[in-house]
Amino acid sequence: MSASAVTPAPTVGRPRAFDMEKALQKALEVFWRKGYEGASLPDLCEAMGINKPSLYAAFGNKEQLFLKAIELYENRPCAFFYPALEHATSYEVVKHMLCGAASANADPNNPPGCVIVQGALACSESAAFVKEALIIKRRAGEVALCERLQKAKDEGDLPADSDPAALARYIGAVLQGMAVQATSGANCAELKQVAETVLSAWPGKRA
Amino acid sequence: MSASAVTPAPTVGRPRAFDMEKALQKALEVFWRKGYEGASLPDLCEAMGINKPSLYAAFGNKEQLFLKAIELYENRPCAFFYPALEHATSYEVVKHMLCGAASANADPNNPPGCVIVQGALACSESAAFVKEALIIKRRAGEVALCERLQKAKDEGDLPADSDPAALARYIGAVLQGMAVQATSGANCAELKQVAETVLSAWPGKRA
DNA sequence: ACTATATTGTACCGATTGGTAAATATTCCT
DNA sequence: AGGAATATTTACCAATCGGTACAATATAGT
Repeated sequence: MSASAVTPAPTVGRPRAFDMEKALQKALEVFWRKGYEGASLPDLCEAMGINKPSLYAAFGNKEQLFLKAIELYENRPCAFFYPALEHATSYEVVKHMLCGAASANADPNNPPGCVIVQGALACSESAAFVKEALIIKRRAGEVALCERLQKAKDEGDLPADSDPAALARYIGAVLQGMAVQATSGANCAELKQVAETVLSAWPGKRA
Repeated sequence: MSASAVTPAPTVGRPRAFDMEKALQKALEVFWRKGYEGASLPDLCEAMGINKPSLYAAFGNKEQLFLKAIELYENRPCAFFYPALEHATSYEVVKHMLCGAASANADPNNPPGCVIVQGALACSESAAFVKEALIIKRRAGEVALCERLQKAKDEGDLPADSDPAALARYIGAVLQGMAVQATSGANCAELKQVAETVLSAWPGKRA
């Protein structure tokens, strides 16, 4: 919601010896690669360079750490998604989403795929809350895209008989499928081919 | 490879008190819903109606049980995939794959999604072998589809400038995305809309 | 009835899980 | 200099993880 987003920043007491955002970044990488359940506390602590009590003092618990990491993910590696909605035509919107996803999912500097897809897809009951949180985030993206496509339809960009909800679900499925492809080893060029295949048949007007 | 597929069937000793295939079916459901790592031995034993020593005696260990369960999955719930390749046109092939996936992924009698997609997507090192096995299975499907689409291209069903490998990867991504959508709660009708969206733009000749 | 073979249930194993108590260390404020 | 407040380290906790030893039980063949 607000500015520094991570801590109220205490003015008294022993100062924190690590950078919370850098540590969160490291935690994100672990969750990204191993999923919520596959990431153990020792895994996280080692990557973050801190001990468990520091982790708990700073982030609450594993679940809250994950949710914070997802927040960071949405603001950094996945930052292409919502801005893509601002483009002038549905074709440009979808193009930026798919190409952004291709770059992000197969970025050699990050784990493959998308943590919002693979962070907690099939898991035990103890991860139910996290799983639900990711489902909600995926749906939110789809709803936002749907609204943008509805606008495109209203503007005559998309044909009058098109179904924005179905198109948004279709693009959502392709994006999620690209994440799975990336975890299977697909590289950026291969994912861009998928994007291009979708775009070549897109029913909206070209840029 | 061969007939009874599960055990050499002993002729002496105390007879097994449970049906191996039924137990495997139950194990599959647990792995399907919770993933390889999220499914605990007690989870599996309770669903299978047996104790741990029986499980280990009959199936080896958790990893081998999972692989056996996947085998069963490919022969039952996912049995639509390879037969779909036999249809006369690429359009029919893809149609049967996508519609079969829509039905299978959102079948109310089974867990949502596809165990080959979500069984071990992001997990710890201890599941690396299983994860790799699933990657190989996903790729095998994609390769088979690619070969079928190459044949379609050779036959003039698909245009001369089409790229069978890219199309197969695209369909693979959609199939995997449909599995993610199903685990997020999408029903069969919604998944069929995704299938229909793909089919309406398919570059091959109609049936 | 007896033996060989295989499955069963119980009870256990060491390792790892997420999480914490308590003591120590470092800072700011008076 | 002396609190007050916070962070750090070490050591620990109960619960659960995958896996197994062992004794009891059930069958087929002799």
